[in-house]
Amino acid sequence: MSPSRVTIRDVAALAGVSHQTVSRVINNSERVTPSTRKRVEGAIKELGYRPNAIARSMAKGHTYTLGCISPNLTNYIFSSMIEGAQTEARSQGFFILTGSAPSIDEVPPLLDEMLDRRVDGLLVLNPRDDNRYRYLLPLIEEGIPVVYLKNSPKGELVSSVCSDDQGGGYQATQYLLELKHTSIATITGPENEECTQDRLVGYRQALSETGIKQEEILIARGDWTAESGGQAIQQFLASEKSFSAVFAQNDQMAVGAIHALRNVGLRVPQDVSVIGYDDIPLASYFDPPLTTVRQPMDEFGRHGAQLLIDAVQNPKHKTKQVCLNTQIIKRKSCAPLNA
Amino acid sequence: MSPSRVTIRDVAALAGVSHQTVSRVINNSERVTPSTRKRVEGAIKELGYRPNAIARSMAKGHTYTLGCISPNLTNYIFSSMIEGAQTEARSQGFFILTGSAPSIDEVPPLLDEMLDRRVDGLLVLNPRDDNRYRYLLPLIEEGIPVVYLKNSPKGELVSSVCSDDQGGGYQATQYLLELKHTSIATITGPENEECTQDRLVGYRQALSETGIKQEEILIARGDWTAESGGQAIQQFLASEKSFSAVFAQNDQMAVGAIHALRNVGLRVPQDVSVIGYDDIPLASYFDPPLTTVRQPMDEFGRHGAQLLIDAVQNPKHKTKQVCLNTQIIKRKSCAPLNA
DNA sequence: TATTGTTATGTTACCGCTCACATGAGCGGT
DNA sequence: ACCGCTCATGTGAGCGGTAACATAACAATA
Repeated sequence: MSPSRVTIRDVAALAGVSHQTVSRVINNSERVTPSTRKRVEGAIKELGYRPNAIARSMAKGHTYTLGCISPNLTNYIFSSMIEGAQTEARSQGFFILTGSAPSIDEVPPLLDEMLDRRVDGLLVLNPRDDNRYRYLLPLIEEGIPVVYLKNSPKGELVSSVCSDDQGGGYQATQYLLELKHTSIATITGPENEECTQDRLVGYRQALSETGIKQEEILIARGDWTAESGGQAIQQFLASEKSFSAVFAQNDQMAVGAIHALRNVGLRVPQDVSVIGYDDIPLASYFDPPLTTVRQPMDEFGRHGAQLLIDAVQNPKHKTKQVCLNTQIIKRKSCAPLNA
Repeated sequence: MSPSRVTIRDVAALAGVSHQTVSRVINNSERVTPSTRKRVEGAIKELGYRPNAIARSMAKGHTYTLGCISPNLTNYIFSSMIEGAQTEARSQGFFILTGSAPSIDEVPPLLDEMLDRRVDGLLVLNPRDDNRYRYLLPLIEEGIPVVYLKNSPKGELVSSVCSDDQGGGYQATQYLLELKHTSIATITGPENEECTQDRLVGYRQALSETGIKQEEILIARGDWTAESGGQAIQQFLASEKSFSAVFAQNDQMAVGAIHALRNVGLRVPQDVSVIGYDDIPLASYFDPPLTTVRQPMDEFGRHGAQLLIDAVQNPKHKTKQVCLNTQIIKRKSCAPLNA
């Protein structure tokens, strides 16, 4: 706490006013004469006074700090949400305390540490299942606002921002169908993630609308990594069922799938079309450039922070579920059947 | 501040002791009888008491919070440093307040906000030039510890963690030379970044040690983006000078370079070898899998946090410069000349 | 038994700010 | 000239901890 040991009272003494008047000046209260304001501002500058946010938090009872719990900080989908949230929060005078909890066991301690620090609200990225939700329930009851990012809870207890996963899954599959593919495999994320299920619903919906029989053997579960995408392909190949297109629920798995396909001599997109999900930064630099479904990650973060701040500042705020649209980005990894 | 309005004094009242005794219990002071400790702990549990870190900060004069200033949060090299720093910090009871400042003008306000919050120390990622350093100088004089990550300052005023960029540049170039390339182009980062210069020095050193004449025309400046890597290739191609290998100072530019090379019908690595830098997550999934120089990003973060915390806790701590080694990761984007 | 030391616990002030309320000056209406 | 109003400014308490010192109880020593 070295910087600026000078306090509001030092400023007051120099300006010849009470500490309260200084407080009014730094808080832009209108109840101050222009002349005294000038004087106080002069003293502030002269002493290099810097308001102490800790003391303010102490007195006001809230910290203008938001906690953000994320599985990790490095994955693009999370980091861009965090970046968006941070930007939005900061523009409104809030800061974000980030913490990563790779496994679900690490959530409670992280949560405790954040609560000890009296965060005003909590941003939870990708709540993976009801367990995570369970930890948060007591908080919600205590009245500390929580916003979910990228998944929405079953009930309406918390606000959330997510994208239309079902729509995205539908969009991807539909595109493949337009290209005349009829045998479409899909690689999902882990079972306990909501978006996995939703995208799968979209996939199924598109197939059944087109009257195509769904082959369960062409559905493989991955874990979002490129490796798991490759393994899924091997699984498909091992089954007797042939396929001409693959919808991977994220870009990493799509890339892994393409890699595995190549390894067995199949060309993408000539032999097999592959579509991903997310639109990660270098998506257009893979070979072939990846066709994918884009989610507006940073907007997730922005909206989420906004929602959370609203809730913090207005206790009787009602929870709200925001759903953002996805957009298909056509590049070169998908082609018409038998092109 | 909703969670737990119960204070140390409420606990004291219930346990029939003074608030100070409660304080002793939560701080694990040995000066407490086992029996009263039990009683106090019971009261804590019963009331659901949660220590207020804000009040503690207020009283103790430091916050156990570190500020982290980064150009952005999404780029892998930064996010992994942050993740590493966060993990290390948290294991020592510290939290990190992250802020992104894409342009240098955004540094001062961000810095101010962090100082208002009385961060105990500052982690600065990739300080880009002396301007950034200038903003920090007053703090350093005021005694608030600063650690640089990924670049080291000219003087010895602050601690820093960086990797051996000169060595990395040398390593990359040397590898290309071993493959019998003699005409090696290089794509650098922006001029005002220290690592750019250092890697270039390593490049030049390797060339001159082998007695190869350096062609200035084969040095292009990029801005770390894939696009700029592609532009650099066009620039090389436009010059009359031929080349059989390219050393790009990061993976994005390497990928962009490969893309551009392909577009003019050149094969990688058969016609041109390309080596990158960083080893980003999907490096092995590009086509061809990218040969690159790995930097241990998360260790940067870990060491940096460690260094900073040491400095915070020990004011007479001497600044230290840590330099981590790079490692060449051989994949398929480089091949012997005329292979 | 008186004296000193040790140890557990209590008391009080203070960290730097904001809040609620008190005060007093200035001014118009009667 | 008196009252009452408004508005700028001041006063004191309190947010929830910690630090420094005070105190009381008991054991050890002379």
